Amino acid sequence: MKATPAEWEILQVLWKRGPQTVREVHEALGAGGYTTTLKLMQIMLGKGLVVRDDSTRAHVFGPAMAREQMQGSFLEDVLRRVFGGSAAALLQGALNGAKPSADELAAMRRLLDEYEERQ
Amino acid sequence: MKATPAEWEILQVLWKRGPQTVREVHEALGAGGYTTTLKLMQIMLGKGLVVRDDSTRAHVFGPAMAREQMQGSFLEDVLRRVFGGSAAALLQGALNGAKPSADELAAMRRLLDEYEERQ
DNA sequence: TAATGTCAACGAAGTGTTTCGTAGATCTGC
DNA sequence: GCAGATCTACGAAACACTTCGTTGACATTA
Repeated sequence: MKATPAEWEILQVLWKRGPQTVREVHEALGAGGYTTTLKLMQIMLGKGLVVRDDSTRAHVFGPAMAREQMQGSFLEDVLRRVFGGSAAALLQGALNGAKPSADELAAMRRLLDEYEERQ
Repeated sequence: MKATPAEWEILQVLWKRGPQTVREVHEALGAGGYTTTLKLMQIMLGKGLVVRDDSTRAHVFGPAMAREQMQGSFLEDVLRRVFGGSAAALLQGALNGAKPSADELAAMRRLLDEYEERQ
């Protein structure tokens, strides 16, 4: 299932901080009204993007899928649609858009090394 | 200005093949009706995503911005929303999603080198 | 000139996304 | 128990996106 932009921001919070109530997520986002966040999370529950524990009054929501899995299928779409399938073009864009630090750059080189070994 | 998914596919065609008529773009896409493509391109003209030469009967459309520039600002959004600002997480997803060849991998290393030099 | 084909323009319908107001249930402190 | 606070649920409104039917202008050909 595909997440919308606002839904991605909620998933960010859940991945980073673990299962949360609507209020906690809402405060982490720091924007919009409470019921807006609630409505989004209800829709996400219907889509299967999150799971819910409703055994307490304040229901607790958690991500339904692993971060890597969702980001991976998101990038499949983006690669084709926006970058014509070129991972190099995407990397170029990421460098322009993210301006990574030297540390991050080193981590990225390591990823390339690891990927090469796996081939 | 931000492009929608269908608009990105049109921009792909224009970047790859240069300025085109609506019919040429429509046939390159190979999907949907002609008027759908036309309408999209009219909207894109309004948004400033494409430029138009209407001196001939079949108007000729070209991209308004460089590919790198548009993809870069797209990734600014995606990095924050979907990847929490981590370019390394994005690269990891891209490697999994695109499975680049050895040649592409070498090109990606070159991009990292060039970026580092510019810093 | 008349028939046929191609084109841009426009509007509208259908769907998806985001936001928020309101209602009703449940809890807490007095 | 009652008042106030907090919660879920629901529906509606506003906007964006995609698709396509129709119209009128223009060109081609017979």
